Amino acid sequence: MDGPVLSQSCALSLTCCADGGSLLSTKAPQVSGVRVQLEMHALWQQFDQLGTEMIVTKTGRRMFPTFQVQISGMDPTAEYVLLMDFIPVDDKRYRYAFHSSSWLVAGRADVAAPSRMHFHPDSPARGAQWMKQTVSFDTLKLTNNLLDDNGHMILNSMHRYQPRFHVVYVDPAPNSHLNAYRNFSSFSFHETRFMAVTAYQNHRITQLKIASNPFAKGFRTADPQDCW
Amino acid sequence: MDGPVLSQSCALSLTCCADGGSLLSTKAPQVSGVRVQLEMHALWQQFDQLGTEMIVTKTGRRMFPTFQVQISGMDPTAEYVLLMDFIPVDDKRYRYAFHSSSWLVAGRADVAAPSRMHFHPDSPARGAQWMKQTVSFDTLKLTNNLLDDNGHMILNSMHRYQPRFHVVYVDPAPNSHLNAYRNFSSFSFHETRFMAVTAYQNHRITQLKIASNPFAKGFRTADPQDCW
DNA sequence: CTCTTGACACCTAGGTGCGAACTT
DNA sequence: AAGTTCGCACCTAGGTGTCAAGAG
Repeated sequence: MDGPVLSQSCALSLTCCADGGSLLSTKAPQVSGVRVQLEMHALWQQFDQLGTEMIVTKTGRRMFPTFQVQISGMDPTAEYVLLMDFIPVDDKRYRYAFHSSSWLVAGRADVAAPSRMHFHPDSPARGAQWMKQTVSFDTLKLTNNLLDDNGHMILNSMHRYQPRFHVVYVDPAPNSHLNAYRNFSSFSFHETRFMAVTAYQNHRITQLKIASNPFAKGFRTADPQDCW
Repeated sequence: MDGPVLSQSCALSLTCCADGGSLLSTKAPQVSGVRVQLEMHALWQQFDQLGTEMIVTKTGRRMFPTFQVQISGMDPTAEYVLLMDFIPVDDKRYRYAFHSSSWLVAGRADVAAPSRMHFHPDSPARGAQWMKQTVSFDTLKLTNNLLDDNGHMILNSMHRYQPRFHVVYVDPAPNSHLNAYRNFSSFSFHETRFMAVTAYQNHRITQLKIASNPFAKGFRTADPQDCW
């Protein structure tokens, strides 16, 4: 497991567990009480049940659904940096079997793509600012270009990833780097896992994207099957 | 006169004069050396020669040309807030005489609109960040709605205004507010003055807007008179 | 009469999946 | 055969001046 696993209904209690128990005392008070709730979790779960796929392109592609969270429990006056990264779910490469409509292991993972952090563009900001409205990572883009210099997140196609969200308290104290491990808290939502692809494999994923992403409205039909 | 008057070719030397002479020593070193250069000054001057008009609407309208500046002389590591405001050029209300194609005084100014400051959305940021590229106020909007709650700049139609630009050093020292007057520097560019209007009065202004604003391309003709 | 408002056609800017062409 | 790339039509989102209608 890569960090705490959260699901829709119990997100708050489980994020609590991330720093809970005997470990609580090792975290700074500015982050120990932070709670994070995933927005659009119903949509995320709908995708997750089919096996979420995210397109990666050379120039960079947005995620859909967008990763958005509601935050509580920050120190309103303290300064925080918010960021995301993506970690491989396993060390496997996959391929899609159309005849059985399922993903099969196709060998060991390719060499790992350069690991990057995506800082939320409003960083740094005070807790009060982050908490007063949904925090959206809608400008984050995924690419399969190993040489990307636009600051996009580099992923290997046909590999599975788990998005991670990090809350970092900007400690004004001198030598605060010595306590760096105390000043951040990380959150993972199981239903946001996805397969990186250059073209959609599962036709039902395509249909759900078309049905739910406003920018794909041009591909919608009057067919009531839209909702599938 | 409302602050230093700057024109195209001597912007640097004249902004220098803003804090120049015996007053120089009264400003904090973080702002005393700041220099500001107006971008697109050739276009601004073209408008100014005709008598610039800016549309104000209930929902808010962007300025065109956009107010953009190139900054130098900041302390790269110091933190600054950048902001704009608009001050009445005089206490007069105007009307446009179509037969003579000129603006006439139409009495005393209306009651002053609520005076607001527009903070550049990237504020606060370090000097190095502000200086490394053009600072643009393209999201700033003008409105004639006295009850506006979208944070737009409220102006009276048929009144003349002078945009002002302020550089404020964020002084980390305790009780820095006691020295607040030392920590900012203001800049006015004469060629950015304009008349606020709800509809364009001078037809040549309309034509120059159509010719130079990309969003008005739909109104361009193949006529070579475009450049007038 | 002067001035303001709002619906409108026409743009810019950029996010979609499609499907043919390309690569391996 | 499997996977990637790219131009495209079709959208969202929102910035233009126009013009007819409205307000005072």
